[in-house]
Amino acid sequence: MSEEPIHTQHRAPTIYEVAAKAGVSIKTVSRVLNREPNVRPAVHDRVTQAVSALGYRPRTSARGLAGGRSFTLVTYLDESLTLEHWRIDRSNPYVERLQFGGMMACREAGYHLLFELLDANAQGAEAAMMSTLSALNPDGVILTPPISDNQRVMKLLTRMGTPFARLSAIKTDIPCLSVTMDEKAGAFEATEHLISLGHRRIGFIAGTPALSSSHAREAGFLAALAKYGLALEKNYLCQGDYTYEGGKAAARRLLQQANPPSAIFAANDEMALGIIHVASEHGVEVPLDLSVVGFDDFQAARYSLPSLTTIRQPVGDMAAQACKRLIAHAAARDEIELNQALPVNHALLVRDSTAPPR
Amino acid sequence: MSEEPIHTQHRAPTIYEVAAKAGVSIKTVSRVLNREPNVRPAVHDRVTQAVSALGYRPRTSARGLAGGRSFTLVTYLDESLTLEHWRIDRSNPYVERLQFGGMMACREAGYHLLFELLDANAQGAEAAMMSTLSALNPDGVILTPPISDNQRVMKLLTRMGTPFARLSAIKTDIPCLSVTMDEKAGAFEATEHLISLGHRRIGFIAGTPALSSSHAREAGFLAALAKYGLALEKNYLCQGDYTYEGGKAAARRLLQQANPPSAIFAANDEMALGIIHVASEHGVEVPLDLSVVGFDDFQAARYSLPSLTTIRQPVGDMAAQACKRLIAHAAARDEIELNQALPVNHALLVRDSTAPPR
DNA sequence: CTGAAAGCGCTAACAC
DNA sequence: GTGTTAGCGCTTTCAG
Repeated sequence: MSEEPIHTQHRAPTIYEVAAKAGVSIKTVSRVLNREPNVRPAVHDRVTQAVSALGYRPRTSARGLAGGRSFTLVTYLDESLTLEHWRIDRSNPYVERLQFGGMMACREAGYHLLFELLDANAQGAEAAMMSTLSALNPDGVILTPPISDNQRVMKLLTRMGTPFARLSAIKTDIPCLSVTMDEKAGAFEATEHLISLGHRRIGFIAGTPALSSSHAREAGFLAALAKYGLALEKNYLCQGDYTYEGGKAAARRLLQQANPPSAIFAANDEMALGIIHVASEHGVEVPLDLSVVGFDDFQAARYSLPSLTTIRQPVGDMAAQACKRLIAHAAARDEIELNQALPVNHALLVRDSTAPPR
Repeated sequence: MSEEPIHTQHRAPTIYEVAAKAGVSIKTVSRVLNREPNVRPAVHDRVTQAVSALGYRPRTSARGLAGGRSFTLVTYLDESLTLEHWRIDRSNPYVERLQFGGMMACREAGYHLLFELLDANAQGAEAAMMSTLSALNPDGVILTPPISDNQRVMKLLTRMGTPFARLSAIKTDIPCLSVTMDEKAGAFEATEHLISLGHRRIGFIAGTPALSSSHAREAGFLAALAKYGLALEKNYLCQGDYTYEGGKAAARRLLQQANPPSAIFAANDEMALGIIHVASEHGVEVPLDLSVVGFDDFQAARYSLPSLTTIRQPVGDMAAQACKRLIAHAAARDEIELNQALPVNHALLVRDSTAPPR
């Protein structure tokens, strides 16, 4: 090591250096940094200049320790679901969109989004949560399915006084923020689209029963059939599991019947892609011989051949909204009401996998 | 608020409470927590028990402040690339795998992985980095392409003394950790596979020129042609941009030629999927009329029809390795050597998009 | 409007 | 082996 490095900036500046440079106390710097009132414009400017001249940024850990705010939001992901996704290297568009939508919202506010895996049904779930909560002391928590429907988790968070938002969850009495699209309505529209095309024999492939979305989507499907006076053919309702392979298996069951459906609505896109592949194996042409509708609008839905008609769930926007609310709540010291259900718009995207029946 | 909540645990315990319960000083608790030596087994046990009885976890921010370790790793993502991905809602398998591989490695060590967007070529890039570095004080940084090839960024990190790992980057003299597969060899094998199938007229679609991987893959392609004495037909080398649409455009140019190739190697999977779709439009059957090879093995490569032959780049493993090294380095107080290139294995995955020429 | 002092919960030097 | 004493860099009282 040479005695005189060319540019020994090295250590990041502290609030003391800023205060010295601006000729004020550290408290005044702190006031400016946190947009507190009671600082004369002239002083404010001097501080601002010192800050940018020094390239100063308050240390997150120091702020966290002193102020009780960590500038951090934690997202809980279902552990087994996530590990399984990872193990078989499935795409995870829900998490991907959540990650980016949330990151962008946090970024604007100087926040950071962390991800934690949680097995909410395990023995030690509470302890595991307490553990990460006390280590990270997040200003808010985002719950994803199926954790977003877990009562124990919500109660613990309530008891701890940690604000939280539930994504894609069903109704509850526990006061908190909920950001959820109307899954049933989406499924209804998807089915209605098929019916309006002239389909009468419509099959449905359900998703993972542990996820509330699957039930909501099935309910929407059935509601649409009922509204248009269509009977649900025997064996047209298949159990799936939201995976590509599960979709293929269900599609085989559906298509091998004596009187197969002319259209199938899958509770998510991945299964819908499975249907298309099975159809191809069976020499069934999509959409001429069989119409297929998915749900979620995951990215591969557009790459598929034919591209997939589907319902778009705006997970990125949902996450961004949740983050913004949680951050505003933390900034306002709990004075902003969090207990509400934020409206989320979905959309039917008609692409090439649906057409009138032959 | 009632005077007597049922269960007022609320505040997370501190090291003082653990120390009191175990009948030792806080320093001893700290020793146990940090696996430092000089603690008698009996004392160690008492502390451990107190810790788990109280459900204690040290506050990350307090440790960060006092110890200078933040237990945090920061990943820099290229800002424009990421925003563009997000804007057009492309899938981002590189980031997705990076995220999970990294997260799992960090999780084991009690670390957290944060993501930051950085425009490394912008005027204020240094300031922006300094800003996040001083705010977060990360124990290590992970650089992704194309930032991982940016000299300014590497120099700044070196000057700041922040350990960093470069992913999928080309060689450099700056001492640091590098985790990179042999892209050229991968491309060579992909091309060789086509040649061994009997193809002689092979086209190539390059990726985004700003990414070094594109050049390496092109070099591998050309090397394979050279080794087997195949001439590169005129107009068989197309510029692409690593996107699905770009792949389609390039594929059209390739297939509309008087003497089109019997096989095309695309520098990534997304473009390869574009080729398959264009072929279908043109009535060209894959793989009978045209073989297609991709690169990366992103998840949709398996959902495509036909499924895609490709080269797998194990980004998740690469990220995990980088995180582990960086964490070990931080834990060992810089005594572990970081300056090396970690070997990464790739693999040719032969699926349904390649076959002998007609 | 501004500043001085007192911690936040932990680790780092040093004593013992 | 173990405890004591200082801070780390900030926010929060509470004076002026």
